[in-house]
Amino acid sequence: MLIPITLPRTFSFKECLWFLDRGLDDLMHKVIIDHIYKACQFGNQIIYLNISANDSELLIQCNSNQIEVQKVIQYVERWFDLRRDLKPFYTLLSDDEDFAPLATNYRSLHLIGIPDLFEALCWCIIGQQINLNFAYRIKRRLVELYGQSVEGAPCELYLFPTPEKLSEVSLEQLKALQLTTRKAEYLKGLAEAFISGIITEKEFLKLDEEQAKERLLLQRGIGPWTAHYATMKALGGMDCWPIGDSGINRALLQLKRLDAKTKHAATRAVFEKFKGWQSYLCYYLWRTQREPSDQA
DNA sequence: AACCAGGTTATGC
DNA sequence: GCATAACATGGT
Repeated sequence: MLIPITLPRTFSFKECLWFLDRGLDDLMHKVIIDHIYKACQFGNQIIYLNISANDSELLIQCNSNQIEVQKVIQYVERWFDLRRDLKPFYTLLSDDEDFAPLATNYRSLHLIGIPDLFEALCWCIIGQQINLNFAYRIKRRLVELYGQSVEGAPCELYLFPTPEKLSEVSLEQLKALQLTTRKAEYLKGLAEAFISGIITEKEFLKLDEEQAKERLLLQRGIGPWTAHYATMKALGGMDCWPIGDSGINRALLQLKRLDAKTKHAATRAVFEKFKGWQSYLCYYLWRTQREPSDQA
């Protein structure tokens, strides 16, 4: 089944391809010659999407005919933040001399999310305080071992392990992936929280983003950085900026030549001006840190 | 070889 | 409340 979506004028599929194909393969999606493949689950049906684009449309090929078209469209719209009008953001960027180039360099780059709260939170815990390549390696092993692979796809595609699955995995097995003891415990605890319904994606999607962050913070293993990151990537929060994030710090040091001493206050001051678009500022700052030449 | 990685919790003052 | 240590391993 082919589902075409008319694209907003300001949407760059090219930026999507670039972002999703940075050499940081976690088996959750694949980019092959301008096509994005991704596994996803609707009800108990597991399918994969093959997404490409022409000048005016996003083309979603779906390997099942018995799928609700609206669900697929909503999923993709959420993943790519497709319906966002970025004009106000570009106005804000242009008002700042140092940031103005971002609006032109990454024109029509929409915030690509992680359309699964459990995955997003696990990913944060895995990635806490280690370098990205290492973090991806751990995630990939986790997915390979405990995620469900999708049949019939033209490439290796997995669903992220379910909370139920991870709760059955022993601490030792998790530690064998080179997670610290504590991170292994956090993951188990998080899985339990999802199973018992303390955290559910459905409920958290309805929350105001500040409430969502507040409630995420109650969970062991989730600190401010993770609460912001996951709210941004999985819940569509627009004012998330993981405070103290090393990527943001690096980007701001470069762009604004911040004094390392007053960094924190200066960062706060910068973000103050972007209320309503703080997530996007953060995302674009990260984008500056991943130029093609930086790729691993 | 020290120091930093897309941090968080536990502990001590 | 705030500073500091511990966590475990990889990259530079």
